[in-house]
Amino acid sequence: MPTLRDVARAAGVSTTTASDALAGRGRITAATRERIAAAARDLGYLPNLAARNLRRGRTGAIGLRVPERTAGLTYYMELAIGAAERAHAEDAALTLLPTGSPPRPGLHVDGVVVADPALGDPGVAALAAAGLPVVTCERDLTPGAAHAGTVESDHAATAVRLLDHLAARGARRTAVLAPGTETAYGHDLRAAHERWCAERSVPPLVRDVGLASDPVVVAGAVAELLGSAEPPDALLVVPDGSATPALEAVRARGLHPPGDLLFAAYADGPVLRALQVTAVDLAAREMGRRLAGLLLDVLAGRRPPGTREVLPLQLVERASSAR
Amino acid sequence: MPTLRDVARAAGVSTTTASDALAGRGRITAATRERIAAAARDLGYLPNLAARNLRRGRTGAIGLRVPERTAGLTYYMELAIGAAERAHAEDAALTLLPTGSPPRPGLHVDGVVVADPALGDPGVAALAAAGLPVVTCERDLTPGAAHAGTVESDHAATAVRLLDHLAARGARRTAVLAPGTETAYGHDLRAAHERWCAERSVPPLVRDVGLASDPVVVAGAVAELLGSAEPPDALLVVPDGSATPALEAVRARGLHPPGDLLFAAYADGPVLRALQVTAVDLAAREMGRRLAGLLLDVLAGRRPPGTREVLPLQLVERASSAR
DNA sequence: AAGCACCGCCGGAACGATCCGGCAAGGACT
DNA sequence: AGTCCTTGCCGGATCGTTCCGGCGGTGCTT
Repeated sequence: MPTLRDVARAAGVSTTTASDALAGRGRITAATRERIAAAARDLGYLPNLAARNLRRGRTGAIGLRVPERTAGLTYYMELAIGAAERAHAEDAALTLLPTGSPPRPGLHVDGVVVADPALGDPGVAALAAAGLPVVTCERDLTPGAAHAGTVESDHAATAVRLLDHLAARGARRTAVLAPGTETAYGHDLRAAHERWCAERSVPPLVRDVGLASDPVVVAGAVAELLGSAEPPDALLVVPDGSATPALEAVRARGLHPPGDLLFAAYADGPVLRALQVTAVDLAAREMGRRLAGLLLDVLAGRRPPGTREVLPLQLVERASSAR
Repeated sequence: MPTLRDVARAAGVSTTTASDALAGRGRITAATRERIAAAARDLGYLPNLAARNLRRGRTGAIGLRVPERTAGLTYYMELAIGAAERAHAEDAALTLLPTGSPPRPGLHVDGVVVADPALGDPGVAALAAAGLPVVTCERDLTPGAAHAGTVESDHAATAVRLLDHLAARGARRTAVLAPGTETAYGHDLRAAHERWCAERSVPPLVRDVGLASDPVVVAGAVAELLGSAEPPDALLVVPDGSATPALEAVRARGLHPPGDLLFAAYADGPVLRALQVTAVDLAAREMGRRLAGLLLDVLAGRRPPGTREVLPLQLVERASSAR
């Protein structure tokens, strides 16, 4: 493995100059810079990250913390892959943090990406208290929580677009199965829905089924809604993985979307694609890329702490809400 | 942050002795060893991994490569979490490798865990050619591939148990929707199924639907099977994510498991739990833990290269095959 | 012509752990 | 008493990078 000294020797300069040239620092003539770059290329030089990190006093890794209960969701896997991609582009490693339980004190990371922080999660507070820059996927609703950055999905606008879509297809009474408000995801969705209803003077029809949806609870909520005196003519099922049990429950009553009932879900995925259910593309990979990018930028001082970013989402219209 | 020198000073020994004591090396009296351990504890000493890795000539990270097409599967996320857990226990980081495309030459990892290597995957060969120890999840079927280790799920025995289970519930003619044979997963399952059928002098009824199952293909295969002259009385749908479209297709023909047809899937998950479908617990987290453990052991010379390990699987019987 | 600023480059000391080789003290043995 | 081995510990070089502080040289000002 060639080292920086080898590159410097090959280019006829000192290690300092080679280091500066490759990093774009210092004052160096274009010619010298080019000679060094060529030497590095020829030798196949790759910086030793351990040495760099030691010198810089960094670990060279960023952590990713996903909520334990829902860790298995495809969304987080895609998010993780995106974050890893972005981190690699800057020679940083992405470390999956053992979620659950407060993180051990000597965490070897320079900063942490926290996916969907729950309201008052002590683990997140511990990370921040340890002086680690924290970037969250969706806002941290915990009072007083001020993190290094946040990337939020545009749930409010998307929820409105989805409700509009259903209304345009003839829905007069849309029921929403939503996660709780302990997470910004659920909070924003509900708020948007309530505002939408208020603007139209329609009473909001919502059922709380939790973020990590229990299929039995979902099925129960659907059955209760459809069996009520004024049953809804459209169903929006938000929590990931709850579309299947909801659809089951709908069919169990002999109803078939989209004819008998408009049906839509939220977090898109292979299952919804297969079931031909209208949903929202949450752009998980892009979210991961942006999260890692934001954290890395804050760490490098390229962006100020406290930066917020909004990720637009895309509505995917399918047969379940086509009329 | 206290360093090793601080610990040594506090214990009244040299850094060498402190290092040796904490690592369990060298010749040191129990009393001294204890004094050093106490000092480290009191100061809250944590080794600087960058320094250690630099000195040892390691990167301190192991890579995880998941198949691009199926990267989103819950199975791999759980596997990744398990591997991360295990890696962290030894102060190693788990790095998600940008999958797809041949890995770039200067990969900063000491070894790689490859999940479900496809037959003849050039990326895997490239990793091995780069001199990186490779541990695979399921065998690499590529001819001549000899890796540092393998953890394989006991698909053969589990398939037999599943077929026996269906037969015991009255199935006389079980159809299997299986992934292709480019992966050990599909290969072993099919082989076990064929052997099982041969032993009972029953013609094997198999349809290839691919590993990353296209729902349309799955639905088509089910429709074709059920519409044939001799339709099956039990259905075993193997690829992850294909149970939903298969069940759709079954219901579309007016059939309802388990009464009209026994139904079972393979890779268990929230969806199958919700649908009450019999399946197999693939123990993804444990698989991840074992993979990382094996790689770390081989790297540390605790286990010889070429070690194989078998992970037992558990059948989860549910309503879809209860009679 | 002296003074000054700036340019282009370099020396060398860190960063913190590891580990090779060595060295004194004490015991065993001839 | 001399030789030799073992035990328990330590000195200091080393890994490869970064970055602070310097240093001669050139051109501009006064």
